[in-house]
Amino acid sequence: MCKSLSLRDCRCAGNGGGVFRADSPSGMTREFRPLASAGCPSYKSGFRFVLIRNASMAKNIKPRATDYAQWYLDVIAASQLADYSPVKGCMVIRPEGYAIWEAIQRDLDRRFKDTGHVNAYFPLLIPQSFLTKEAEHVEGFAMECAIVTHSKLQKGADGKLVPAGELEEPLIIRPTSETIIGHMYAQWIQSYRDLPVLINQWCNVMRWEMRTRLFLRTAEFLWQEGHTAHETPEEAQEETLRMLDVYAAFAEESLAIPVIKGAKTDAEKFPGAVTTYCIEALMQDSKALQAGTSHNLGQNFSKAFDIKFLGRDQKLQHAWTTSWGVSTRLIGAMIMAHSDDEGLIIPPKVAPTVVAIVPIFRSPEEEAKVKGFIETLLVQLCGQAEVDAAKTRSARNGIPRYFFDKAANQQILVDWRDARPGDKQYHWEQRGIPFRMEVGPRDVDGGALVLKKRLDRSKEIVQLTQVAPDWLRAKLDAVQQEMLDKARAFRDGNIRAAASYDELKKTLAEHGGFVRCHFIPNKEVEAKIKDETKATVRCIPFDGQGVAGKCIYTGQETTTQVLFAQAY
RNA sequence: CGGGGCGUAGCUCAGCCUGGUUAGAGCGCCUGGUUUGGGACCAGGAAGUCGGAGGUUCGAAUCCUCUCGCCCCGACCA
Repeated sequence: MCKSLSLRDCRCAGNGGGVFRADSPSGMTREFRPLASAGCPSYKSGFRFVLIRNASMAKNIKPRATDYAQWYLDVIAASQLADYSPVKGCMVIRPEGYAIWEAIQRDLDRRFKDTGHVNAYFPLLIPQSFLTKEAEHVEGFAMECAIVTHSKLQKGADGKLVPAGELEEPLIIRPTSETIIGHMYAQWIQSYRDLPVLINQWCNVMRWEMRTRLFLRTAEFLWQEGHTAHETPEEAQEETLRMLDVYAAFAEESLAIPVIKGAKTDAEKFPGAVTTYCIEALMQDSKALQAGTSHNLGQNFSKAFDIKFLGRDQKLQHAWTTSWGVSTRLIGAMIMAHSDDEGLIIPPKVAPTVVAIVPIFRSPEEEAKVKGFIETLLVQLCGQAEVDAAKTRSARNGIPRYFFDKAANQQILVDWRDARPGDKQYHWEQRGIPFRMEVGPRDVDGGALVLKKRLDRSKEIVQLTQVAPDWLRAKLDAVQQEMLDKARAFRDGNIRAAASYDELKKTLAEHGGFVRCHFIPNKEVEAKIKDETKATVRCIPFDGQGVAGKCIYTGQETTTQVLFAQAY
């Protein structure tokens, strides 16, 4: 294939190792190398290139290099994770996206139970007065609360419905539940024998954000919030850090997103917390994303809500509380950490579908042949009982699905739709399914199948005799590990040191990513730096403290090192 | 909330400047046929209160006013 063309019609996006990437007007990115010898009839300008490969064949996804923000939205649209709602700032989480949230919930909930927590549910509506009890808390959330002021609609003079039945006290829709939970804990906790209280809730919250972005920042979002009360400050601190560790382990093991654990500066901490800890992740565009937070609330909320208990010393004292949460934002993190120009890539541990089987046949005879082979394949992977059970299930979109792991809700599907195999390949590739299996007459004859790996788009021929649950599990685990390694290498390659403020500015401007430096946290200084660089202190990382150095801003001696980055 | 851009079929958009039959195209969707190992082709078909409201006009997708929404940038934030 000697396709040569003029780059006149393309915008050259970069050049590395003699390979040119170009964005064509149709939004497709292609890679070219210069053509050495002339003689092609379509010669137009002084340059000619040979098409090496289409770096992006995705018709409906803008390449990351062209427009990262649009790429993110295109990936969500193409993989049908979410859709816009008629209400500004809200999103509809579609089945494909919700299944990922369910996988996150299932995994995290197990980890919460393993650390002794129980689930409960507190209501959506909170008396407005509750919010005002903790001074910093009001200040932090007052600006983004949705308020319920009326209890009904009535027909007005012009026949149109108008709000009526004004409430005596307005209710706010929870932006978080510290206040109402504090109120309840005050009633439930009387004695040190009632402690610790270790409750979590899975729910929705609402923060009336100015600017929203699917998954990353929506007005309403789903999350979990853990709220605990303890007898001593040491226990509370231990709990705060324990849950931060749970989040970090979850992010790395299940989402394959390496994170940096650390503390927030006072400027960045949760309104009402004594100390906020966080896990920070790095996205492919070199911007940081806070993926989870854990707060030591000290006695701030127990004093505001009067959570008192009679201690072992017979004295009445305030409890020590914590709270911690992660949200559907994690899905945004997952997308931005792993996906590519072809579309979504889901880490196997949270993938609702782990394999998509694409049958290939021309005639009814070939179809029967391929069908029999696929059934054998499915029996080997999912068991005879599951294959039989699947026959009695309704198949969504006419696509039968088989449980590979029922407890983890992981399925294998067979795409029998009346479409061309190529279409099906792109279809499942865009949706980030970890593996695809291609089964055609040639494969059946050879007792094999073609296994295609989403992560690197590689393919290999696998003998049917090799195929077994453990084999697939090992394949999935290997991909999971590879994704984590890849993300970690990217993250590590994007942590740079700066010894001066000028160096910080330069590094942020040239590379983005995390910049580590000695710094004495200070609200005014941080605001100024943010103003000048758009970067904030993401955290005071646990690793690497205690080494003396000079604060990049004030020049004063300090042993505190922080990570700066532009963030979502 | 400030600045910029955009709202016409499910999606991407043309038409608007200069108002005038029945509002178009590509993709997608449906039907039939030929096809099928990385995005097929032919034929036929369904689909739009031109974001909404008001105004100007004999007549508005087109001009004017207001309004709503989306995207990008800033301030705010998990």
